[in-house]
Formats: sequence, structure tokens, C-alpha cells
Amino acid sequence: MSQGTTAGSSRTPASAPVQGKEQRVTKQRLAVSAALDDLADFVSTQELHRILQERGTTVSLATSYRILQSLADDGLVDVLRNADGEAVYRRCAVTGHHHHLLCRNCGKAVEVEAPAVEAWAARIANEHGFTAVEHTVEIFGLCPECTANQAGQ
Amino acid sequence: MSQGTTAGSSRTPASAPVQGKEQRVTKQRLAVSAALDDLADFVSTQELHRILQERGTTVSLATSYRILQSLADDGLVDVLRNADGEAVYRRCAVTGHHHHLLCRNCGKAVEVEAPAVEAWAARIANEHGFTAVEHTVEIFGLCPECTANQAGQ
DNA sequence: TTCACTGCAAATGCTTTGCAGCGCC
DNA sequence: GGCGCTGCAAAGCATTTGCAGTGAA
Repeated sequence: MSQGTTAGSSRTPASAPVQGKEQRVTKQRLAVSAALDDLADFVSTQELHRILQERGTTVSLATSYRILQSLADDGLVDVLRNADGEAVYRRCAVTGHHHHLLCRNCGKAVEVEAPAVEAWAARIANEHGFTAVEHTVEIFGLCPECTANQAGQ
Repeated sequence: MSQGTTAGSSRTPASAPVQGKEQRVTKQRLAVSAALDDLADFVSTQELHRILQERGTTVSLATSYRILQSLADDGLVDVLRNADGEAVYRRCAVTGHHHHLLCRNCGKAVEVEAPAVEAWAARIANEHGFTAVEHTVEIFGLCPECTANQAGQ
């Protein structure tokens, strides 16, 4: 049915005009926003919460969920689902994104750019009349070290 | 972790014969398979389980999960995530390797082939010395219909 | 007969929500 | 001073898993 960027909670604008929703500026909200600025990639709510804790900023998990959903509702962040079905968020930034080449064994990650893929995605989307396009690309494999180890094993 | 689009199944060449995991043909497995044949669209495990109940076929929910995962592991069905983050399955229309163009709003899915991306992924992996490579590519956007609706909103 | 498959139910982990107190405006 | 925001903890849900009985090969 009619969706929301975020599943579930549907803000019903029927009773009250949407813009009337005043957003108070709290230190928790600022902390979440700042953390998102530092992170170029998508993060799950759990990850963001962990990061905030490491920074020494106390934001409860429930509040993290609420703030991220609120930001998503306002269109201030992008929402996707990762392979595990968790919601992942990223500050809206159309430019300068990249993809990852991940080692399945040791977790090592290499950042790679993919102009060809960007172009391809844009073309495919255009051919099918899709708009507001985003894409995710991940490559999994074994890095040189792990390849060597596996062979010898 | 349990994610299986990649499923790594039989990526291994000849070194070790893949475990002889024999698949027994049970009426539950047949029922799930038959139901998938009737449904052209993606269905969640919960939905499939409900459908089977309505048909009078008794398949427990846990078993439904296990069978669908098994089918996905064998590459017999496609696995995606819907907007709610639930895993949804569909019998593979195309048997080869392909990717998806998904509508963020209505969930419509278009299967697309990406020879250029395949080649790019292989090249990038090779440049970095990675082996046993797999990749996932998903494109999200708004389909033509939803684009029109959103504009009018 | 053997052992993978199934059903049941408890367990798991992410996400949401009720309630009372706090702090921004 | 009002009321939205936060934290805590319990609830809600989809999904997974242990275990013992059942049926396919």
C-alpha cells in the first residue's frame, strides 16, 4: 500500500498539516546528525548507536531508532535495506559515492570507484522509466592473503 | 549471514566435491514448489505459508522457511527484501545470473542483465588479487507509474 | 533400516511502544 | 510553563533452532 520511506509508521497528514511538526533541536538529534555527516556509507541503526557510544555521546537505542526514522520521514536521509534485512541510513549525497570489494574471510575492504557501473545503472533505470535512482554494488571474494592461506590449508 | 543470494553454492571448482546433500522429495517440498509456480509475484514466507494453509496443505511455518531457504541456496528461486525488510521469494524467470531494478514504492521488480557490470566486477577483483568472487547489484528507484503519482502529490 | 525432513515450541535479535521525567522553545 | 523528546524496559514480530517422531530411498 502507500508506503513511507520507512516501513510501518505512517504519518497521517489527514488530521493536521504536515509542516506543523516542529522538530526540536536536542543534543541527541545533533549527535546523530553529526555522526551521519562523518560517515559516507550506509549504517544500520545498531551501528550508529554503537558509534555514538564510542564517541561518548549517550543516546539510547530507542531514541536512535526514533531520530533516524524522523530524519527519513523528512527526507533528510536515504533509507535502504541491507542483505540481512536491516534498515540502513545514509545522509543524502548524490555525489562522490563508491563501492566496496570485501574479503569474505578476513573482512578486509577495498574502496573502489565504478564510473562504468554508475553509468550503466543510470542508463538501465532510464530505459525503464525509473526515477530517483539509487543502487548498491558489492563484490565479495577472497583477498590475496586469504587466497594463499586457503590454498595451503 | 544467512543471506543466500550469493549462496556461494558450487563456486568451488574441482578441489572438493560439493557435499552430497541429497534433497528428498517430500509432499511439503512439492507443495511449496507448486505454489511458487502459481504465483508470478514475490511472496514472503509468511504469505506463502498462509496460501498453503488455504489450499489445505499442511506445512508448518518453520518448514516453509527451511524449504524456501533451501531453494534459494540452490538458485531455484530469487530472494529479495521488500520495503518492510521481509525476505520475499519468486521462482526464477531467468535461469542465468541477473540483477534487479526495484521500485521503492510499489515493489515492482524488473530483471536486468548486466554483462558490463559482470566484466567490471571481474576486472576490479583481478586488479586487487581477489579470487572466488561473487557480487550483488541492486538498483532502487521509482517506476514510471509511481513517479507520476509522487509528482502529483 | 537409515537418516534427512518435519512439526512444535522455545529462543533470538531487530524494532517499536508505553510511561514518566527532562529540557527546549 | 507547555509539550515534544528521551530513556528504560517490556512488547511485538519475523526468523531460526533444538529435539524427537515420521517417512523417503
